[in-house]
Amino acid sequence: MSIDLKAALLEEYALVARAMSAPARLMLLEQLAQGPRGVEGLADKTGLTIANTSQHLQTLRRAGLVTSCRNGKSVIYSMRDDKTLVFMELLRVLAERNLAQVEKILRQLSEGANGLEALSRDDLAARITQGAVTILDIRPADEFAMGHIPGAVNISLQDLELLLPDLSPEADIVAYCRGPYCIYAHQAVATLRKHGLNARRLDGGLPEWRADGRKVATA
Amino acid sequence: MSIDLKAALLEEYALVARAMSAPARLMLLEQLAQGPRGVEGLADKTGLTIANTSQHLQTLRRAGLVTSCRNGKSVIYSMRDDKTLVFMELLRVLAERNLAQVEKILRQLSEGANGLEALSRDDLAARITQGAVTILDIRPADEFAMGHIPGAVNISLQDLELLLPDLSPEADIVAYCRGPYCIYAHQAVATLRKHGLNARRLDGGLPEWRADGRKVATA
DNA sequence: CAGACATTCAATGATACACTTGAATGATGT
DNA sequence: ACATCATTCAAGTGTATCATTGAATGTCTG
Repeated sequence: MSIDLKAALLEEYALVARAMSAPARLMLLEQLAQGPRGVEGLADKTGLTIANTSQHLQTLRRAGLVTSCRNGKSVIYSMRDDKTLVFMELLRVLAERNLAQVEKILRQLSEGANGLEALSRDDLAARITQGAVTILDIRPADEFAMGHIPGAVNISLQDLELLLPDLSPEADIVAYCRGPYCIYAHQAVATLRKHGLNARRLDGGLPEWRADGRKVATA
Repeated sequence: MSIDLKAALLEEYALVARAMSAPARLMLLEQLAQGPRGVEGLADKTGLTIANTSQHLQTLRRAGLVTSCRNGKSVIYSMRDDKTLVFMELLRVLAERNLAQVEKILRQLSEGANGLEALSRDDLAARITQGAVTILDIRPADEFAMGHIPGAVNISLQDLELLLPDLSPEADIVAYCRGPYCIYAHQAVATLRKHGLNARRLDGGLPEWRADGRKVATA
């Protein structure tokens, strides 16, 4: 009897872990960390089919990581709370700490930004009050619209090259994107530095900035 | 290309989560949280076959959650670091926070200890210095021998009834076991309270006590 | 160096999961 | 009430995982 209880408990714990054990669901969670969205929107963003997206979302809901509510015809999913974000962060730390594989991948991403550490959010906040820092938000326009760091300029990776002439080598540039799972900012910094600009990556993305309780601009 | 990198990254993160998504591996991790052990010992403790245990352990090692080193003929596995413990704790919090299922199971375990909260480790430490607290370690003798809270008395669930006559209703009793995933202490407290004794469960088990940096006695 | 032992590897069958396709549900708005 | 739309369900297929069995590996001991 108590054996059964123990097994049932472990099964429940495993359920939560299993919910995060599929890359597709991690993508969905990352997307939901940007803000609530409907099924179709999530499917577009992640490139999954609608039915598949719905199925994964239900797995996440069963694990208690996301909640859903109806809004008109569509069902809006959103992250349940910040605990999920913390869990993802810890998962990332474990993976990067433990797996040489990840380090290798990240090194490839950071080529051109050799050994430059990410700027902490505290530091960025300080520099903002001092003025004289250019903040680049490397995310799709719709995600930028749902919330961004005050004063940030929205620019896609594709259009980044167009912006290069406007940036002076003396300018202090900080780039961010969706968060730790997102590689846009990595790539943007690599591009910028390749062109001799003084660019650094922000530690964490908008969800982390928001979770810190900092001000978020909407447009 | 960058799509591939992103996919590879997510795959690595998912690998770590997947490592914790099997009840058998959670059992192994809980066991390893008590202290290092060989494959055969782990197989005995968990009831898995040797080969199966070995296979799960390699999954955990690939995810970087455990390390192994050879000692004579046998291979000793141990938890890689406290980060794994923190991750498990967070997994537990998420599961218990989110799943009504878990709450129901835990309620079944705690019947008889109605609504009595677990005693914090800080509180226990304070009471120890004041003396006048009976600490029961509800784990197998060999795990007790590998480390236990100073002053604790080792008693199995089976033998607990034999100890009842020696305990006075005025005594302040605190029971602990392997940790949050373990239900021994829950059951012990239920039994004790059913007999009118003043028993409470410690929050966390020996691994958490040790991770706090507190003194651990060995036999 | 050979035997003994603990662990790991390899192959099998059973189960579960991811993704696709097509149909069913259920709320909305005319 | 009916048509419409987004979402969900259900069935099917291919792949991955788990547990078991028996063999192979690698390390100590005589």
